[in-house]
Amino acid sequence: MKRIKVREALELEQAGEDVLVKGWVRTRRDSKTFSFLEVNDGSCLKNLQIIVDQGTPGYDQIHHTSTGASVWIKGRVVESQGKGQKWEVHASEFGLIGRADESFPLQKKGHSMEYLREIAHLRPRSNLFGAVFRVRSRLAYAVHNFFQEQGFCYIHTPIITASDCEGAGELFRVTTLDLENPPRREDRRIDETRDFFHRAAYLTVSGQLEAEVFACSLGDVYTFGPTFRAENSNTSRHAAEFWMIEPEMAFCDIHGDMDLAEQFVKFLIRDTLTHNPQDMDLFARFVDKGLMERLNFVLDKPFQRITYSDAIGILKESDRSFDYPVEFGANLQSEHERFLTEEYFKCPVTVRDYPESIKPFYMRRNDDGRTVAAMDVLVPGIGEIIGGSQREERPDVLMNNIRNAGLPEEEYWWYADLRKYGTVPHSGFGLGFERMLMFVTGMGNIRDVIPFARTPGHAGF
RNA sequence: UCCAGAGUAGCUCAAUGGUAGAGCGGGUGGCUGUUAACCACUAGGUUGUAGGUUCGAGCCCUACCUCUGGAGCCA
Repeated sequence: MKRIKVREALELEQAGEDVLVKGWVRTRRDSKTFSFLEVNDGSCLKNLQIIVDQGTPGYDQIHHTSTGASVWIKGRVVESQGKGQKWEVHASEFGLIGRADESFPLQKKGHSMEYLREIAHLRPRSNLFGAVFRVRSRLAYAVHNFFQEQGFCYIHTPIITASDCEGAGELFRVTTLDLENPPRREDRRIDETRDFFHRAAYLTVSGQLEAEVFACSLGDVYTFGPTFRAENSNTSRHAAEFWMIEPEMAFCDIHGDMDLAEQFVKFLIRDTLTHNPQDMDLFARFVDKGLMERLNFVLDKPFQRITYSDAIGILKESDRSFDYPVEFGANLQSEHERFLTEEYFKCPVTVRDYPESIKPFYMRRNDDGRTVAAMDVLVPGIGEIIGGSQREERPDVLMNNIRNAGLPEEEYWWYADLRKYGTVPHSGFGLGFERMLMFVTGMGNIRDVIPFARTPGHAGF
């Protein structure tokens, strides 16, 4: 007999099929002469109800079959006599595979997110986390679909890098040196030339510079992989290890970049709603009551596009008082971004043309001489979800920027070569995968959309 | 890292400075085509840690630890 997944069983067109089901027991309810089992195998949110009659082969094990136990059932799919489900399985044979004793920590009633984090190895067996990680999987698939269907090439940029990119953010050091007794030079400093790579190496913070290399050869490319930040950030939106999506397009300016970002966000939302309706319904009912309204709003409305100068003007003219000053040249703070997207426009907002002084060296300088072609997409509830720019393609301007930023010119020789030989206007952006997942599911903490989250002090699972 | 709040039974939470409780979960028994089942009984505690104030501290004070929310950094 062929095994059938719970999802397939529930989607059967008609009753009468003999099936083999395997999964974990969510709950057992006993009657005098039979028992109800709710079995879930992770294939979907819903459970399959199983009826095991007294006298069915294996029934003697039913009293040891508690919440959390693994089981198999052979039986026939029949129409349910009770309310709440269309089909159920009437068992002809029952088997207990692995017991779960009374210490099994997942109860049928609600647990706090904090408690569930402490049992990260068991929380995917809960309704909520099962849904989160099914949606995470689908969203990752949708990322590839979106780019592949538009002819983008997937580039695997290195996870270990030697340069610290733009000097932004703390990096994790990668080394095979003996930390107890590292080799030292004459001046007592650690001799990095005797490390594995014969130089200092780190975990990547971004694949952008490498992606630019391939954009300037394959045209349209994207990266999708893990990135690392050793920042001591203790917030619901930061993790030390997270996944980032970075498209990079040759012959594309800041406007094409903004178009792609908007299309991309809408595609991901639409795809998730289409393919995971049950899971999304769970989020809408139990996680975030306003979720569907907000997602549909993002789908329906064009993103508001404004310049940084416009944003400063709007913030200054508003009668709201902010904790941080609003002035040209200052970064937009969380409170400013939230005001723009949640209160003023009430939709996603793309802000562009930021002051040169607050953006990194690789962004293209605008003709006004004081702003760069940078753009951030701000969404309600999360804030900045996408950051991107048109890259500086003029060799003289780029080298000037590198020098002004105090960066080691020689480290960027290959990056500069892209401008030396057949330079082209090109643009790209970065999207934090987990931030997008939070926006799509309504989950409020990044720790709860990562299977095993890495944050300061936490790498236990 | 900074600011604020919180740590009490396995879980979620109560408890004027005066005998630590409930619901859920667990165990036992009962009932029922049940569905976060129901009914009865039952076990379960060094109140985060270490000091201090007090006749007396879960409650007040100090330090530390942990978690949460917000901020900074950012994606």
